[in-house]
Amino acid sequence: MTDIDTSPIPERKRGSGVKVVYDLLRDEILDLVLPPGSPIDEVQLAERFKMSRTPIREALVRLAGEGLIDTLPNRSTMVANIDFLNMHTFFDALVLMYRVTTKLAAQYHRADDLKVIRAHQAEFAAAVQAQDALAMIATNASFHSAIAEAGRNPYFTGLFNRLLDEGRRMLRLYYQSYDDRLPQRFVEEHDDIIAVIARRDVEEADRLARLHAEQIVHQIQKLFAREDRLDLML
Amino acid sequence: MTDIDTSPIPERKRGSGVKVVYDLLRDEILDLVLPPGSPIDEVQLAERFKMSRTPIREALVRLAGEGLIDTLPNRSTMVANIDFLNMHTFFDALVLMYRVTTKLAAQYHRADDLKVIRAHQAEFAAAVQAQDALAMIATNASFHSAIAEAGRNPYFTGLFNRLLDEGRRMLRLYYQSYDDRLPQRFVEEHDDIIAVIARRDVEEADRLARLHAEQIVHQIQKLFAREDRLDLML
DNA sequence: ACTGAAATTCTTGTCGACAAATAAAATACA
DNA sequence: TGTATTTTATTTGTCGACAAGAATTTCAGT
Repeated sequence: MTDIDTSPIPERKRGSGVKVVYDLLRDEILDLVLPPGSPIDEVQLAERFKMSRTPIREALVRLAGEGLIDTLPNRSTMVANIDFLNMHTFFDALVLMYRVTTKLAAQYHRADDLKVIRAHQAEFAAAVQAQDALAMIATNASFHSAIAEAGRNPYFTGLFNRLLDEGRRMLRLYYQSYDDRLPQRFVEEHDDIIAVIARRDVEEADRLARLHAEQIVHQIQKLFAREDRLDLML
Repeated sequence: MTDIDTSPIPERKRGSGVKVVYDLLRDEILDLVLPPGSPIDEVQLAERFKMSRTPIREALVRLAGEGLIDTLPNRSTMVANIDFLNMHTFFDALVLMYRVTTKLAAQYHRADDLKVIRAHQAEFAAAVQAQDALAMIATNASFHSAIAEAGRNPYFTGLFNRLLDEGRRMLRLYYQSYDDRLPQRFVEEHDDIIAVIARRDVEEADRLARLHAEQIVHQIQKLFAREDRLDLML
């Protein structure tokens, strides 16, 4: 009698369920594989991940807590929409967090932090070189997130990462128009920022971060302004 | 045959379960009814609220998302500890959010907002008058939260409310030593802040908020320094 | 054909049960 | 007596089932 494979399916380890679902859904939401407004069906997800609805639901509760999905009680749940009307609040918060985290990095970073930051910057530069807009968006976020980590303030890194996630979603909507000459400028600005952090020049870190942030915000606004005009025509 | 009460227990409405548990646990954690480090038992809570473990768990996932409880996978879950070692990161964030939210309130508030803010200030003043330290802590948080709301930036209000919650927890630990003459000074500072917001003086709002915040931080640090010395003696 | 009520289908919130993982207790052994 | 190992007990993660609401469809009456 031949041995029959008693567990043909990878058979997830106990306790990993919610994390798997959470991580994957999160990625799909941020990458717009699940665009804003997409309905989320619990049973469908349960079938897809081959598990019961219980861990699925817990993952959804987490995502809702981070504002990535909206849940109407007793009704449907869907991917959170992007609030274009109050976008300025997003920009305000983003610019401030750019500044604060960069300043704190200049104050509190250690030698190892710089290595990590430079590695991310290399990846960003490579993405620009390759004219890969999607990679630019992702690596840019990682770069600034690494700077924030070096600042070692969990309250700021928490908010900042959320903002970067939201920004990633917004930029994905428009990444087609991202292939102009500006990115090269961002690479240089990144290098300058690394330099001021390394030499612990807090005031200059604030100034450069602010300029860089406003640069990016301006860029995004330009993209949206273009699209807004399109909206008016429809 | 007499009618038998078919539903003697209030019989919660469907869908309200998690909210009830979440709200109550949250209050108990912030009021230190459940002090930091307290173990949280799912089945015990299930019995207490007379519901199954499923809604309890979803409430716990939410609380974990907000950092109010810590969950070790496959092991116990307990009320989050207060991180005294990195307290300065908390103060940094708190001061900045005081400033930012007050500034934004000066810019974007509407007439109705001022009414709400003044109402909270009245409650705070009453608490000071009554020398009710617990009420002071709560109403002070509400006051500043109301100001933040008037600033209308959900990213900032989100972080700020979290910080205020954490501060509420920390202060509860020491509220005994809160009955000196300083609170009256806070009342006056609050009045000044309301005034600058009303006249939309953004720069002055920033300045006053900063002074006020540093005042409070200094006060808290003094309390903790006293207690630290005690810790060393034990 | 159109409006409103009744019935049906679908989805969600909750439940009780079970098994894996861990902690605690009991036992064996040096 | 102290340490290692097995046994038991406790607690967590997951499951399948069921019932309440909401959405949809069916049907009746004008």
